[in-house]
Amino acid sequence: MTLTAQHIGKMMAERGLRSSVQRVAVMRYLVDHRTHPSVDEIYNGLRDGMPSLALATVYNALDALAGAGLVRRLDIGGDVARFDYSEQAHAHFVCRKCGMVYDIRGEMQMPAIPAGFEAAEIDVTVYGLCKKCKNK
Amino acid sequence: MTLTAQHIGKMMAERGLRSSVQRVAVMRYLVDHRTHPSVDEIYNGLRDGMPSLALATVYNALDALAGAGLVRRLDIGGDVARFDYSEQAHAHFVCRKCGMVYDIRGEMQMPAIPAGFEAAEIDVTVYGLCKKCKNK
DNA sequence: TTCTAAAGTTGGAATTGTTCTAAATTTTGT
DNA sequence: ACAAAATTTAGAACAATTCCAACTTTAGAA
Repeated sequence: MTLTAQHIGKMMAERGLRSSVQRVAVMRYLVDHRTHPSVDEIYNGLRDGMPSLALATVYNALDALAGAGLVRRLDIGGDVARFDYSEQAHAHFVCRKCGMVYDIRGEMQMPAIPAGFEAAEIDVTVYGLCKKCKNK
Repeated sequence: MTLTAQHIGKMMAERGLRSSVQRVAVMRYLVDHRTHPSVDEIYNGLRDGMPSLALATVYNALDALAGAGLVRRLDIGGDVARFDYSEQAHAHFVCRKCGMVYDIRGEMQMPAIPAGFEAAEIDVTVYGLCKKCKNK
């Protein structure tokens, strides 16, 4: 399910985000790779087609995209940030052995927020052993 | 609600964890400070009474305690790890403005885990604006 | 289309939280 | 009290991320 550069550019414009070749490339990488890639994976994945791409640009693009709500930063521990594009909200399952991150779809309820607080986003992460690692 | 060194030592022994002056001090710090402190806060908080304490020791102690399940590492983004001692499970609310971490108690439903997977732990974090920051 | 100001990109250096290492110390079981 | 194993120390090393200044691109106006 690849989106065109135009479509992605439009998504950015709607959120008040400037477009650039690099930002579109990063966004498209996340749309096409639903594997919760790290910054380095994105960077290396894009370098083939964009040899002059700077690592700092990937960081900048991800900051901008995450700030605009087009992309999600996953804080699942480990030493690198992972990113996620997804239309619908979902939880994550992180395998403690292989580090793989799986999507868990299905509804989940927001816990009760204290009065006067304003919730913007929720993160649900389950840690454990994935099927593959358990069978060993 | 301070626990004695003996009590803490016993908790560690029950989990097969060796006791040491430093580990007990770190554990006690977390029991006494339910503010989700960072490694640096713990380190500086303990240095008064233990001038020779090494930063690496705080990291080691926290690793050991977290590994034994006596303490929790919070992956709530930001650039530092935060730690949490708590008898009962609870979610967290992280303020995007001031960075403060609040506990959210009350039941919440576990998302459905795929068949064959084994869940060990769940993290629920809500991001937004806390009461203080909202009123400004 | 051309121009201009504002914003984004580059590449490398700087920063900083965390981990590593080897020697000294402490702990546990005998 | 003894010996073996584990922990602590202090500082160096490491690696993910951020910063910086010069250069390039973008969006919008003329």
